[in-house]
Amino acid sequence: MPLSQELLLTALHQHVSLTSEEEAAFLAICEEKTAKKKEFLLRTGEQNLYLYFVQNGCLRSFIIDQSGKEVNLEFAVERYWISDVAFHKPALLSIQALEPTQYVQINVDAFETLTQQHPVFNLFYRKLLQNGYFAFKKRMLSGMTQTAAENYRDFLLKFPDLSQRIPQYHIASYLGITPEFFSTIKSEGLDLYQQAIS
Amino acid sequence: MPLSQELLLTALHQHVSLTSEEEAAFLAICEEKTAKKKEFLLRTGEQNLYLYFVQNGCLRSFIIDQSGKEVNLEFAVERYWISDVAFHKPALLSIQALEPTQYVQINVDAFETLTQQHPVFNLFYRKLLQNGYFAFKKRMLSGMTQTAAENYRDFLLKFPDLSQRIPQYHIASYLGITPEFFSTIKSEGLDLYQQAIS
DNA sequence: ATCATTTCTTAAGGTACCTTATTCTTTTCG
DNA sequence: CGAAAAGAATAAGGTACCTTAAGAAATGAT
Repeated sequence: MPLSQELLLTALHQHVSLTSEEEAAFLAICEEKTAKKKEFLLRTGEQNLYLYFVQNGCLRSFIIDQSGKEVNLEFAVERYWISDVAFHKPALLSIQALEPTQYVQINVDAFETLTQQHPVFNLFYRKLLQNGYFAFKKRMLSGMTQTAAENYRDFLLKFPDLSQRIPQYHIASYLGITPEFFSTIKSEGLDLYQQAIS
Repeated sequence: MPLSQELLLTALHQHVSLTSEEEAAFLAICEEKTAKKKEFLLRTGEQNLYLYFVQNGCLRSFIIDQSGKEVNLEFAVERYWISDVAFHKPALLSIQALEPTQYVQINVDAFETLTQQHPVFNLFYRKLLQNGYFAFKKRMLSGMTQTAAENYRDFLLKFPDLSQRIPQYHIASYLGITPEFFSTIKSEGLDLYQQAIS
């Protein structure tokens, strides 16, 4: 079995236990793909038909606000799942590669069929949704009650090396601040990260 | 059939089509309850075992941040579902009645059994989760890109009469601002709501 | 290597929102 | 009804973050 599939199965087993038959059925609907840097996997308004799993590289999901600015909602690095929320509808989000990225795409209709044959995947998907939802609620709370420097510290803990891999204005956008202000809190608050990792 | 069950079935049919047998099986696991004003349905840290549906009245979910302040995440009025995200775990959120409230509680284990007998409820639950997740992503974006007055306008559109029913500091908390600042934007920006409803 | 482009930094002035405090108004409940 | 408690308004001074602008540094294409 290729290494990339090992990574995917490990991610599955974090949520549910599977028989080898179920594993095989799941792998059968997975399509391995690669994206170049800046390539789009999905654009706002397109039909959204896939769930994505990152094997290496980095994807982002973002949206364009009413003033025309891009706002990053999520980053997905190795072992992360990412997708728009609803399927078979015009997508709310765009999904784009920030690095050359290997990923797996799973067609939702194929997945739906899979759940009918192997109901355990209902549980899997539910857990995936719940985890994402949970993380979002916590981030929303953090955004409401913490300062940008504290949110950046949280970001560094969640994505330890990502700040070295992608342009900083993408991180600023994720944090909900301007690149300029992000630059100043970085120069002022290097000690915050030291606290965070100690 | 009592009126309160009609409301619940209508809410179900928004997401999935059901046979009368499935309807009956669903109603069989619903428990109708009432809560007095200020009564807690769930407190942070308790085992979370229920999904709630509001028939009338108003519930809120909130969390206490590191400085000890309550932060409102969601309101649930008539026809709204509300719950903590994960089950069988210590709850992240507290859920409390802001008015005398009639609601239905659904035990997640009973629901799990129901899904095994009637797989259509997997779809129902998934849609419920997706809708909540979707709404949250949009609210998070709004919180990042809009001013508090604009967020308040959105609130008024989503909950037209709620601002007359609950203390304003709860709305301020939901919007992520202080009651004092909420008071000033209200006195300054009455025109915003006029725009919104016109 | 070199030039063009993208990204990052710094700084000044401005705005949205916060904190604290006081007074006024409304609700609750004996 | 009247007293106590809860909620709302207003104002002054402060902070976090934004906007604009310009220059410096890093990256990428030829």
